[in-house]
Amino acid sequence: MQLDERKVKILQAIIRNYLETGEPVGSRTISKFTDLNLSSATIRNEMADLEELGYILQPHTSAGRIPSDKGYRLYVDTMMEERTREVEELKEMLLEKEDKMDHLLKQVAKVLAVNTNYATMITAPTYHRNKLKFIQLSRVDRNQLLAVIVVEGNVIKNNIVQVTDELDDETLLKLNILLNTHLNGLSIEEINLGMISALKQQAGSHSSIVAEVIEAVGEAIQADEDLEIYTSGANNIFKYPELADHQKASELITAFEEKRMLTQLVQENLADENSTGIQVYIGDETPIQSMKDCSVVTATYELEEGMRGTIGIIGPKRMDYDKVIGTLRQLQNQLEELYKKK
Amino acid sequence: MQLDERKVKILQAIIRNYLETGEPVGSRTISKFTDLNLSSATIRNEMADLEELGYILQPHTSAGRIPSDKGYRLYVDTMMEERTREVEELKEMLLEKEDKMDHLLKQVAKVLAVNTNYATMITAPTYHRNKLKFIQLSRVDRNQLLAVIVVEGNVIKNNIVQVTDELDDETLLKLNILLNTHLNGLSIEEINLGMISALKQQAGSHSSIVAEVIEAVGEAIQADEDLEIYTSGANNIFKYPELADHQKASELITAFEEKRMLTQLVQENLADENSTGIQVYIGDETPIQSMKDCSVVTATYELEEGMRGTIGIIGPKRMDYDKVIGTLRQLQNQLEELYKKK
DNA sequence: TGTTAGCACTCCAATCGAATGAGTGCTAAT
DNA sequence: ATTAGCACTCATTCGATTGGAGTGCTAACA
Repeated sequence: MQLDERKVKILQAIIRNYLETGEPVGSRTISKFTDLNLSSATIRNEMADLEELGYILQPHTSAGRIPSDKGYRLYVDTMMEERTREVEELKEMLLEKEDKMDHLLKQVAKVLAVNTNYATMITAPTYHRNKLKFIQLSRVDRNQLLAVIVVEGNVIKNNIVQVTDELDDETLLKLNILLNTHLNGLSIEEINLGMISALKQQAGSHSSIVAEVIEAVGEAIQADEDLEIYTSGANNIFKYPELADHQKASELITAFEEKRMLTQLVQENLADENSTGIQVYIGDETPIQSMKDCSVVTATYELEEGMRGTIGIIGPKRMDYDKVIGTLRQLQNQLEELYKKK
Repeated sequence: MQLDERKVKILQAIIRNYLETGEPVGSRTISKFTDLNLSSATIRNEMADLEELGYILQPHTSAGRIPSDKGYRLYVDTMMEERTREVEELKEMLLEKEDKMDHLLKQVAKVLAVNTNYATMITAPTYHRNKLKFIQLSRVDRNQLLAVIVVEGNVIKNNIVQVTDELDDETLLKLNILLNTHLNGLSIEEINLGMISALKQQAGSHSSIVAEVIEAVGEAIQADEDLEIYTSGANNIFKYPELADHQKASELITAFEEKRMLTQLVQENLADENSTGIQVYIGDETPIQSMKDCSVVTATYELEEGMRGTIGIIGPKRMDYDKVIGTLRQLQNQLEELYKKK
């Protein structure tokens, strides 16, 4: 059996309707809902075919049909019109030029959640080929040094280093120069043991400080590991009865709290170099077990070559894919534009 | 009518039992549960009295009794034995000496949530009389300066300052000296407009940079405002049927996400100078509307004079007050000890 | 041959009533 | 003052009933 145009139209109608109501949709509804001018009986025949083809399924005999994951997949892949929508609120917010990245990201997550009524997440952009840009050692206390490490993309890390021996200003300056001249512009692969021991030797009696600083540098560059993830709108899952039962809700909320679990979503997307940057995971397709009753849409944004972050939306399978993808597209552009302006 | 000793014992038994089961408790249960050797009928009479006195109430006629807020209050205030428990896991974790405060706090929140099965929150310690300790301006890029601001308690803030005019190293050094000599050790009240304009004047053509740095300093010192709050175990609310219905769960989860709402809990506690640092809010006593069906226990910890943070536990009214308060006490000590060791 | 009307059938969801049982309040006896 | 006993209340549970939405199938029709 083939999937002719009429079947596609009917499938589309079923999905559209189901997205709105969340209830299984019957033949009579489709008969009236579409402009095909077919009786419910005909629709029934077609629906039987569609079920056989695996695009829809019945929760139980004598119930209406709901889309299967395969049905959603077809819908997302081929049937969605590209729409451009205004995301006015977002635009305005971004124009305010929040200068603190984390504030901005929290805001984005929140606005997105409020706008879409789904749960959202966003990660800070991270460099993939992180390079060290600048190191500064300063004395803040008699026996405390502050190491400030700046990597490309102006990601800043602070580290307090305890020192036993006192350092005069001159030595500190020397250490600073030593570290900066040797390490700046290097990526994590380029800082090897040989270089480290050479540096230590040059630092003489202060080699332990150098060691600590280098360790801190390593942590700073390898920032991907504990990638910050901001989430918002977790409570939105209560708006969709199919997700809101205790068991599922609890698991989902847990997944949101344990942000580490969300990294799975992110990693995959960031690795994928060539794509419009938008990924849709329907039901079982998602890598996160507790989200198998959800759909997840992720978008990668790229502020500059190699510096990427991810935005994600988690909602019920009957999510308004059209709107979500549109919104994410907008957002990608906004973020990228914002960055250029700065 | 008076609250004699027997009534208190019965009330205590009712509460204990209710804490365990979460179900209304009847006279027969108490009759067997306690060592008073009274028949259920007698208990019934006493319970009627207790109800009249407002310590317990019936969800409906012919149901058992549950404690009222007033009953819990009496229990917490007078009837709880002080117990000391081991919190081994916590201890071990703290001994590992996490050097990043925010990591540590996240961990504490999490361990506490896992241990108690309630939702938890913790705020970073903040100075109340914040003083500037150290400023460092460094050039990271042709037209970008990095301002690192350290306030007492080693809270570090970074700020990127855009500059149009280029600065040579010497000027930068002068600016650093200028800022440090004039501002170090000052609190926010002490940095007034007069001082600012004097500084600007001394900075000459670079007055705009000074202005930006000072603004950043202001933000850094006034950190209380956007007080970081870490939460964990929000999913625990699903473990208590009385909190897990859609409406309430949704509101609670929202409150946890919107951490701003939680600050209400914190502020009050931090302000209160004299107390063991532990506060119990039962039901309507809490300042947060959406938690009116919960109890909240907060503890203040103090790392050094004036530098305080808050730990909080949010659970059902039938929370195990005894254990929770014990655990929080332990934790206060651990945190304070940890700090001294460093 | 594709479409449609009609009908029997299925099954969920809601409704109702009876039975159950935990728990109470009250009274009378101890 | 305490207790046994009894009538009463009310949430909960269970089964039976019903209504209705929706299907599948068949026969008629264009």
